[in-house]
Amino acid sequence: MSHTLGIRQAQKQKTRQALLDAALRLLEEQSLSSLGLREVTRAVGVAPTAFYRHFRSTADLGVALVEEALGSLHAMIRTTVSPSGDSEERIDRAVKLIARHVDEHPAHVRFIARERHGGVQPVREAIGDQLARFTEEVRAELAKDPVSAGWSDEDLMMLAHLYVDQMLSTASLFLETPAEDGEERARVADLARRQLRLISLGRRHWNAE
Amino acid sequence: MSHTLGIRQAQKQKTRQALLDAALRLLEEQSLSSLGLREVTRAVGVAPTAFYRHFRSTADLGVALVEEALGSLHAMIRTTVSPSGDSEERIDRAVKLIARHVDEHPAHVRFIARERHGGVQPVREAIGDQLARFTEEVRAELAKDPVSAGWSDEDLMMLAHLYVDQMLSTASLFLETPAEDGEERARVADLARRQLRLISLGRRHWNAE
DNA sequence: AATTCCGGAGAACAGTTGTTAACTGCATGG
DNA sequence: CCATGCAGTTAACAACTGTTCTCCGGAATT
Repeated sequence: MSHTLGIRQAQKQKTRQALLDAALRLLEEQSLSSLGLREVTRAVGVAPTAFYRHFRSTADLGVALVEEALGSLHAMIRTTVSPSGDSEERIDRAVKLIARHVDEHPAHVRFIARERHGGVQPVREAIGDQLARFTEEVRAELAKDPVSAGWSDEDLMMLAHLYVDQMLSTASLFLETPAEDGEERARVADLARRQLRLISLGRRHWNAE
Repeated sequence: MSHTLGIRQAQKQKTRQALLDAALRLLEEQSLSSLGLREVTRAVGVAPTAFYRHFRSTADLGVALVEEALGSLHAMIRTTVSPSGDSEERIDRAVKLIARHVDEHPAHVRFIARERHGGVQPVREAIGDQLARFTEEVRAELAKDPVSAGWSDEDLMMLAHLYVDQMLSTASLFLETPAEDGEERARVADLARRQLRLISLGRRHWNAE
């Protein structure tokens, strides 16, 4: 069904992507609420008015960036939490996956961390929606896991929330640690593993007393 | 030693505080990196140039706001984590304390959550420093607690980090929930208590196997 | 081949920004 | 009581902002 879209729409999507890329780049050293439309178009090398052909405002562009940054992450999340293998190696796999993702998409991760509580309401809401979807997906995976089988929905959501928070916190820590400083990175990974281990421990004893 | 400071310095501190208050107010609907100096002085009713008598830039003002928002919080943190009373009532006390603090200083909490990963480096660093101090203080308290007595320093820091993250996450959730919606607030409090309970459970079994 | 559509350019708008300089009036210290 | 210090003012600057309207050229449609 992918009808090789005409050279017209192709060009449009190309400049649209250029705008998104330039914005993401500029957002590494400022927040969305201070990002100017002219600033973005200037970086792309296009007239200011061209911006309006793609986005109503910078807030609108921000929402599009949320999709780009989080939209494709669902599959990865699910495979991370899915119960396969020993607990210890699952933890190790999860931490490595987070580190890899941060290294491959640092600007995206920074954008989400920054705008999650940022000054632009529609963007905050878009991020909140996506994170809620993540949490729900983690909850669904946890329900399958024998360790947390038969838990109440409140308990499952509590645990899912804890895992998502942990993931974001760890990603943010990796982001703040330059990739060259292998020693510090190792310390962050170690911290994350210990925390996941403690949560996993609390999980196993949750209904045992 | 508090030599009732002259009517001159008193006036200065008064407008300085007015600038801080106005800025905090404006920052409820935007982030620091988009806060203009003229915007602040206009809100106070003072000439733009007067700003320079107090701060070098808005980033400088932001750092001052960090002190105001977090500087006085250390004592509270310590008493919250300190081991006194049953585990369950300690958890309840901590959650109530967070809720109360958010209700009394919502703008401060919002500011910290927003600028922790915000676009202004000096402010990010100031917040990071304060949070590191908090984490260290929590670690020191945990070392006294019989439940985590004899733990390694890495383990203690791991747990302290977990508690501080938890505290911030809960505060942010309270902030997003309007104070009138008692039902939703109760759900947030319930979630926070369950999470603390699970962490506490993992804590008790940490070195038991 | 003729016509419509539309992404982008260009120019102009009123309003905003940070920063500079030189000033005024009043509390302060000698 | 007089001279100094200094918080705050006024005026002006070049640079920047979002938004509107008009136009152009080439792809898409008929």
